[in-house]
Amino acid sequence: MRLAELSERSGVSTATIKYYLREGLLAPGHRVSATQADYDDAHLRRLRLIRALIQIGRVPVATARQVLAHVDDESLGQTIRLGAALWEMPHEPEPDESDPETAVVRAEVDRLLERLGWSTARELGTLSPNHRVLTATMVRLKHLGYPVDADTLLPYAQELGRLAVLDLDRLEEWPTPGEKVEAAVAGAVLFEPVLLSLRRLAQEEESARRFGLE
Amino acid sequence: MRLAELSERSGVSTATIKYYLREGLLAPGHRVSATQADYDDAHLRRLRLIRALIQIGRVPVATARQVLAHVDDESLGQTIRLGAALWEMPHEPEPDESDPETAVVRAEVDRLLERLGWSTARELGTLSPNHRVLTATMVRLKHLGYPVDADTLLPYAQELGRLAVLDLDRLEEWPTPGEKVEAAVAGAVLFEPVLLSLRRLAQEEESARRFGLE
DNA sequence: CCCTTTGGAGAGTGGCACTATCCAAGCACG
DNA sequence: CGTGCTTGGATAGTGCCACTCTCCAAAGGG
Repeated sequence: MRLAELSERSGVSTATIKYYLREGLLAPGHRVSATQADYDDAHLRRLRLIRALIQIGRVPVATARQVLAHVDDESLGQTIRLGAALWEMPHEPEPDESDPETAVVRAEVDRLLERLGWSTARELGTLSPNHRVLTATMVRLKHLGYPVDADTLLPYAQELGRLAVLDLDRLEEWPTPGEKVEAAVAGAVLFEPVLLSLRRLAQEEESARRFGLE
Repeated sequence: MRLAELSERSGVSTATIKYYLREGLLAPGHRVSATQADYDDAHLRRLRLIRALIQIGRVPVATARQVLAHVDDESLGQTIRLGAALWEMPHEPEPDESDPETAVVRAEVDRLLERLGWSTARELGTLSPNHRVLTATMVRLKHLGYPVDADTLLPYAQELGRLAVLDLDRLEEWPTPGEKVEAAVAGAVLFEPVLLSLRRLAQEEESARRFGLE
């Protein structure tokens, strides 16, 4: 299909598609002549993933490019490839090492991981952006006056551990590694809003049970 | 304290504080003379909440103003006040009613709520932004080629229901309604990243268990 | 053959959180 | 009693970034 058709089928304007091509988010079409290129379903699919990343995941274009590069990198092992793609994902709050609270909170996080028995997470430590984001956010909460400790987080983490099992089960349904990675990225971006919505719905339900609707 | 001190203690520039004053996010200080105003700890606390909303929660300034207005509105009942504040929170993807998939997905959501026995959520229906966001996001996922049905979500929702109980328990620790609402808003903005980080850590752990680190 | 479409490239737009500049009116220090 | 600084307040401007407009030469194609 040609650019115009790709645009029509994806609902993305040709100007924007050209922009993504320029930014290296989308592979160029197969050149058919000096002024013509051909796009296929893979382009359409990738385009939708790009939109999901940028519009829903609010991932900056530059970051999206890195994520997608990992998605396409077939030289990586399964777990690394998956992790590498996800680790590029938004992890804005970086811990402020000059803040004395950071060390305190970091110790609290490690204590939590120990009690959970999450040995991998402890081995990876601050290598994992997730570990750093968790620490940084807890520091922020503390400064805001809402300290969170390992005791509080433990039951949450245990619940989320159960969720992770479901996540990985779902991921394993995809046959090829490429599809697995893509599904993981899409899941990180699109499934998280689903979870947060469900959580808020659950909160509404629980709140109504306790206080009634008034 | 004066504007300069408020700025210094909060780490927010005076220019930005003036901007928040102008936008009505922050109540004006107590005027002490034509060119002097006094700020107290309440201002400092509110300022931190504003920063959390805008910087971490990425809540647009206009939305933050509405959220904070509800936080301050003491005429509302407890649950409504809490809900009203949270319902103003980011709920970007609105369902595209012209899309035939929307109706299909909406039915799927209702089926899910029925099986969960969440009667409040069903009664509120699309009145709740959370219901609409859930629907809209599921439509997006479907278009991306990752359909999610009630069967898949059911176990997730049940886990999140358990999380909601923990959430409400935590909330009840705050003595006054005002603090409860503020804690709820702060929790929505700051606790969600904590949960998502924990979920990703849990995924790393589970992934490593299944595939090893390579 | 001529009007439309194509891919490509650079400059421009719009939204939005923030910020630099001004200004007049105190305050503070010599 | 100045005089230089600071204050709160208003206005216009900045920077960022995703996107879009405009223009171009070279095909298509009816």
